[in-house]
Amino acid sequence: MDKADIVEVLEAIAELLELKGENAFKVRAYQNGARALETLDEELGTVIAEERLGEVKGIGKALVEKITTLHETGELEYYDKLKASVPATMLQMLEIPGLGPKKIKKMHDALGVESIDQLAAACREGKVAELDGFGEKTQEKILAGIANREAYAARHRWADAEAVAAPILAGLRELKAVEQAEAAGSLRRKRETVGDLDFLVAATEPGPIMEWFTTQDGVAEVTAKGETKSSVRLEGGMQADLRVVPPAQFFYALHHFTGSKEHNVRMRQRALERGLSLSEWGLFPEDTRGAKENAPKPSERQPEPIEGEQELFKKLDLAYIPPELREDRGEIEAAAKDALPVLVEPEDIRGVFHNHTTASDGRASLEEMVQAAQDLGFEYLGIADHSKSSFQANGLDEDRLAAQVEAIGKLNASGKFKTWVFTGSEVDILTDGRLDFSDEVLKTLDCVVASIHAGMTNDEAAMTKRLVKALENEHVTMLGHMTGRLLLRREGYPVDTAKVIDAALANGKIIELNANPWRLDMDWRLWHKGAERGLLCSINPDAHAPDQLGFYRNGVYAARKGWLEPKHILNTRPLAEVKAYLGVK
DNA sequence: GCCGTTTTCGGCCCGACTGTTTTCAGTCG
Repeated sequence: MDKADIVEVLEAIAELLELKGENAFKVRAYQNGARALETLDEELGTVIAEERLGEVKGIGKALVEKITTLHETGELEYYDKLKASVPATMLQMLEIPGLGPKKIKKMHDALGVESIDQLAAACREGKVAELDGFGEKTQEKILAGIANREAYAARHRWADAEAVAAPILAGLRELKAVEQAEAAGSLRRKRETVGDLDFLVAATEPGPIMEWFTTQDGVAEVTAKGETKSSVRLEGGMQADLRVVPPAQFFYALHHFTGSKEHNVRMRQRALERGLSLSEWGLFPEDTRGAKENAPKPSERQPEPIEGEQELFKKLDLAYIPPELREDRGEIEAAAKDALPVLVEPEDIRGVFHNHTTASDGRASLEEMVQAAQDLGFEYLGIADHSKSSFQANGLDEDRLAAQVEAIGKLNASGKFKTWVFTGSEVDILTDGRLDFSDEVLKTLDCVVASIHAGMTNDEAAMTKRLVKALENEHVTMLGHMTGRLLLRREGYPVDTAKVIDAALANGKIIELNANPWRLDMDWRLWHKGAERGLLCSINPDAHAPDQLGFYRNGVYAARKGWLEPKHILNTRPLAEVKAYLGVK
């Protein structure tokens, strides 16, 4: 069993233990173990063989044994027994807001509830309200939660969440009482999908701000309203939380509510190592926590004012960590050594590849696309319409492709646009790994993007083989959307990502970071390691219309999450260098 | 279950809100 699968098993064990009411610290030990394993840089087999797994922080004697067993046999009796002891349907109950392991266990033990359907029935019969620690409101909330499960549980693509958040943030900033306002949470960290929207405001008078937030247009339901925190469900199902803090605490709170949770845990530990206690209220000497009775409440303590998050990191002897990196994937260690990457910015992008026109399934002509690229200030634009096998997308055959190449040549020669246009194709990778055009045709193109669009149901070995074979073709420039995933709609086809990256490196090929907000593929989690090994990225909008050229920004954000610097990305290079790279005169 | 020069036991990150209580447990982030 490989590392990723073992990580999943450990996380599943943690969830099951939670439901069984096990010691919370034991649960966390499994979660920590899963994280430690996930971020392990080396080949797992090697570490096990050299008996060094126990040296990894967070992996002790018991986990070494379990991980080793899983790695060697793919099975674990402990896990199987645990799984058998908890009905799978009980795990789903965790998705209902307000329900955690304790309540679920209690309902299970007292009422025999083992599934969401049974839970709904028990609520309708009024049995849940009769339990100790439960009541009418809890019962109603559970029923409402079940009814809204789809909407509540739904996550949202980052770009969609951003579109909803932007006007709310603007509205908050317009309020007189508001001194500062920011969106925090996974939105600020630029995660590919976002659950809730988190807003943070600095103000001395929270009342009017709470009032505005809970009564603004688009609020479907107010789910909580306190002095400093409110939650609403917006039309469309998105949840939004607002927290108001005193101005002196704003940047401590901003850091706290930006997360991630894992990053915060590490930051607090680092504070403790320095005799400090970190929370959303500030950074305080730890001894104020000792004498509980006389200690002032955190909300009554005055933190040292800071001008920005930079100062908070500095107090913990860390360089400033951009929000995108705050995932506890090595950023704290790097910040301690002042070895953080200088992340790519949207302004670094000088041109974009992999764009469509009306020749295949785009909505704008070649000239319209070039005009839009010029308006964005791009030095170059790469066209890559579909190839003939993608007949559903009006893919080009050899003759139409030749005509497009000729048209692009004339357009470049005419000097009509400042933006240089590269010829190309998004050529289909066929089911046997061959490409949709012959080498004779491919060699006439400046930039060949090879992608899979059909036959996505093969197994991992077959899909990986296709991708590797395509990367071995000397005329291929880059691999398009590696897994074919559509976020929140369709899982990608199974791919051995390590093998594909190895093949790209071995053959000197680029892998695309498809910047379409539905794709963001290859995933940001794979870029850090890949780039360290020398993998070159191209941030491609896969635009099918002029305004979609702007998708490149989503790609830049994903690239930042993947620790990428301008030097790791082809299309941060000036035109002359890109021409040289592609062998274009 | 993990960890450790105040170490092999007894800690493990911190606080707000809700709904249930009448001082607090559970959940959430």
